[in-house]
Amino acid sequence: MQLNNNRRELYPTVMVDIAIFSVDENGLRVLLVHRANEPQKGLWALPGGFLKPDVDATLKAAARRVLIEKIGVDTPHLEEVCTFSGKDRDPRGWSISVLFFALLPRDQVPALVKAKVDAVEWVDARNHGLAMAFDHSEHLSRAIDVLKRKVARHALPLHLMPTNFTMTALQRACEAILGLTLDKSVFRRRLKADIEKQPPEIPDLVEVVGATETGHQRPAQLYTAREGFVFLE
Amino acid sequence: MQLNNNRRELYPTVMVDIAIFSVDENGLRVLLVHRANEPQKGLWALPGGFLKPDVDATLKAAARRVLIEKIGVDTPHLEEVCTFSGKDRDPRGWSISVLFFALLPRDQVPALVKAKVDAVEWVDARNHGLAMAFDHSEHLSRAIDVLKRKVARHALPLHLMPTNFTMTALQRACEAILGLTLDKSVFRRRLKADIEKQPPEIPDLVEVVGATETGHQRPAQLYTAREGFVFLE
DNA sequence: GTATTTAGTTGCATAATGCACATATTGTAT
DNA sequence: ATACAATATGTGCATTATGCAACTAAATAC
Repeated sequence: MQLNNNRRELYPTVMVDIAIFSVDENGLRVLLVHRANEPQKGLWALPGGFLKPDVDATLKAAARRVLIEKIGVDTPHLEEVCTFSGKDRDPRGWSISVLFFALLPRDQVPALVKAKVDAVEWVDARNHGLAMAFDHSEHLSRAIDVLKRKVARHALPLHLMPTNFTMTALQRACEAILGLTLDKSVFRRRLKADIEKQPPEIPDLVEVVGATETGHQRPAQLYTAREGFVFLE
Repeated sequence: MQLNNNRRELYPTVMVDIAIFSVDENGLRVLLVHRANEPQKGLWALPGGFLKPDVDATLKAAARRVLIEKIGVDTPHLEEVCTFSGKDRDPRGWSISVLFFALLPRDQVPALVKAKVDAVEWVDARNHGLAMAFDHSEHLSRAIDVLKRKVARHALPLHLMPTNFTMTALQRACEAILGLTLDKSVFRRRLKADIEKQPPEIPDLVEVVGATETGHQRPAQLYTAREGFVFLE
């Protein structure tokens, strides 16, 4: 036990936490899990788990494994936000949490919710009224910040869109992330300019045959993310 | 020994590395240390050290301690860049390195160099021809990237400036970080606009009495960073 | 048909940018 | 003293980007 204490003092526990974002008609959503066990039982937390160096190639791989194991989803995009560390942030002792954010396309959300309906919940990312465990409230703020900054820098959140989407839908997604409304014409002009300016090695968007059949108004042109695109910067 | 092996597999070593930047007449500089011991003996590395949970309050505190202990400098600004992790990046086994960058005012550089002259070296951050240890070459690139992005977003690198500096010197510092030349009038117009726009709670710059006495041409107005300013965003 | 709703484009006043040029203040050469 | 070199600092202006509003287009509802 003495050795155990030493170990605790010399090697902090290392965990990964993930803010999984999606956008729906209610705006920017994030997935929270209800903690069934101590510590912080009954509070809401970002999904997370401990690093397993024997199975994880990297911290990001650990985050991906945790998402698959605990939530049952393999997200297309996973990105590091920052770390949180110290001896008081988790009651179990000195710990490091490496925070990632993930983007989940809207059309993959419903299946996910059904799979683990009593343990996880999609909530408004900025205005859920839930009590959060550990320092996860700050985790969430920082994750939103990083996501916002990327979108503000013209990095389009294509990973949040279903395979086919309209310009308006893409604009709504950006607006949900930025927390403000954008001008229609400015949004499209900028997008057009960005596409034209980019050398061929930077993939972006491509037009699609069909038009929306939602039907109650003029149909919109559908777009799809070009194969192999990345959420730049 | 069996237990030791288990320990190694369950608890990665955690270290912090710091890219300390400064700007001089040769552009953006970074401090490298020459490794006197294995592993990677003889190669150049960013200064770094192991996390000591028993003495470090956080990872950032660990970085600050390492800087003071190994380099003998307490930098005014220290900021997390990202993590590097995996079992192959360090020959000693599964490890996590948390990278920080630090900004050191130009007028504090000479003393620092004298103090540890045979172990450390200020080199061109982008174009030193040195062989680097571990994955520190990538560390350096990522640190420069983050610094660049902040400066591009109008975050002025005041922490790199001596207490009194001219507009031209500040512009040169930004140029060195961005790796391009800026237009004189645009730089000043933007700065002026930024200062005027900012509400009083965001500190920025303030004018100073004197003018440069370097003398061989028209003297320039001196500025100084306002008390308690922060490198925003 | 008309009204309504959303898609997509165009026009224009204002603001920001990039670049050239102009003026200011020092030291130095003649 | 005068001219000149060097750097600081500011102005003018053509071009471009932005914010806002108006316009046209294509569907459904009645």
